[in-house]
Amino acid sequence: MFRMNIRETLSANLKRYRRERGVSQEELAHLAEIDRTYISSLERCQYAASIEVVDRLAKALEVQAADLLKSLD
Amino acid sequence: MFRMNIRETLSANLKRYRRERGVSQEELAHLAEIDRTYISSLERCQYAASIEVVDRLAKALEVQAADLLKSLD
DNA sequence: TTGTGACTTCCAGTCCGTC
DNA sequence: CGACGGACTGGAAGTCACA
Repeated sequence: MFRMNIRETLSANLKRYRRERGVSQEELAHLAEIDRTYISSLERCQYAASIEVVDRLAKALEVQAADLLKSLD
Repeated sequence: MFRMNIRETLSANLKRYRRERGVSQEELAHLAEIDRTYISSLERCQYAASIEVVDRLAKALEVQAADLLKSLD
């Protein structure tokens, strides 16, 4: 009945991997060289990130870019 | 030695799935409701697409968004 | 059938904050 | 530590004509 959209999927994966790694938004921001407030925005589904941002986040979290878009059915 | 960047990965997956399905850029454009020339641009790695564009292309090709970002090592 | 250049619009993404 | 605001810039998003 309810299906997550792609922003929500990214948000959920991002939060999950970030917490698994035990890093704060700010630390992740530094690792991925992305603005701190922007990561906060992504976790709140405010923007549709580009694949380059997804890729940098993936590298910082040591996963594949594809992993951040995997749907959680 | 040589590693594909994320734009090239998307481009390769896009071409591969599109040809597997036997659809032209124009047909895919119609299915995904994206301009044909924009799809052409993505296959030539001109832009870093947003995850929403990736998601629409994935649905049109009947795959997961994550599949379009899977690296081909 | 696809590539390309030129163009415009609008949002992704940055940087400064406060709470 | 994270949510949230405003102001700003560059690049993605989208369209067209033509090769």
